[in-house]
Amino acid sequence: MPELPEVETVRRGLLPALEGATLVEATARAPKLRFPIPADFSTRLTGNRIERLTRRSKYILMECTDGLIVILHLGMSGRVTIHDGTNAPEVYGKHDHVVLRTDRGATIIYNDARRFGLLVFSDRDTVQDHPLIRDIGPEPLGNAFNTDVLKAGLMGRKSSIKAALLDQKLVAGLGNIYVCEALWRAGIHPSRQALSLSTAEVETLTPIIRQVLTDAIEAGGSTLKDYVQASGELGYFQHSFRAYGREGEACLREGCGGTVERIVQQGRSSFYCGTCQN
DNA sequence: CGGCCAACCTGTGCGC
DNA sequence: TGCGCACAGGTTGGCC
Repeated sequence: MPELPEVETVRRGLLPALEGATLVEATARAPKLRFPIPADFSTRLTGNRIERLTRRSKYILMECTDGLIVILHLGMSGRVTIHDGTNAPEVYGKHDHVVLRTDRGATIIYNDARRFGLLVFSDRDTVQDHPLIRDIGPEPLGNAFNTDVLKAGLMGRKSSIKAALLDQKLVAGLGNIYVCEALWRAGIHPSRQALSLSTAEVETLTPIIRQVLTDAIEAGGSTLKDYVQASGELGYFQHSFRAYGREGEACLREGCGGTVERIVQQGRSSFYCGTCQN
């Protein structure tokens, strides 16, 4: 479910509760998500202080005082809720898999019905070489992502542009929704062969990818409440998509008049306008 | 190696 | 109300 903007919104929502806080409890209520939860999960984290909360692609990294780094991924259905001392649930939900409590009185719950998410340990000296992290491409909002890099990444690719942009080695953090949205904004058909994009099209697409993600992060940020006072679910926000999920509806591009269509590529839905995306 | 699909899981919504 | 099916925003192992 969550792509880069949702993960970033979760991270920002957790910041006031977790950064600089010491964990007074860490409980794994399920033996495994996508991978087994470390056997020493509780002992390694209890009493540990979270120095920094960062993000790499769709991964949230909790960097602890002793060098431990907790790598968290939300998979398709991972959800994070944050509660203050007054409203922490008395009964856990069926899929509440991980519970953290801080010395500031906050309770953080990770819930993941499908368990495609993951929580594993790494450490500050080797996290860059961690198998989950090391092959990820440039952050789309960072300087390392630009027209030249994207152009080079698409060069020689016989797959569709849709598949190419979903490849986390090419660029980090894009998922099904934001690839559809970026291609719609750029007026590029998702079935186009990646290698067929002209330099001009790549120059159009590159800033659009950044803008689509930036807009979504902004939309997410506006939903973040003051979680010192309130509590709730982080990272899921009402966001109006221009193409995604709009099969059969009118294209929203000014003056287009086309209709949004759905096709399946590599087993995943692509939404696009048959008229203005070529 | 590139590209594609099935598999990992559970929940939800829809047609009958 | 129940049943069966399609589908869901991610990732990867295995196969051609």
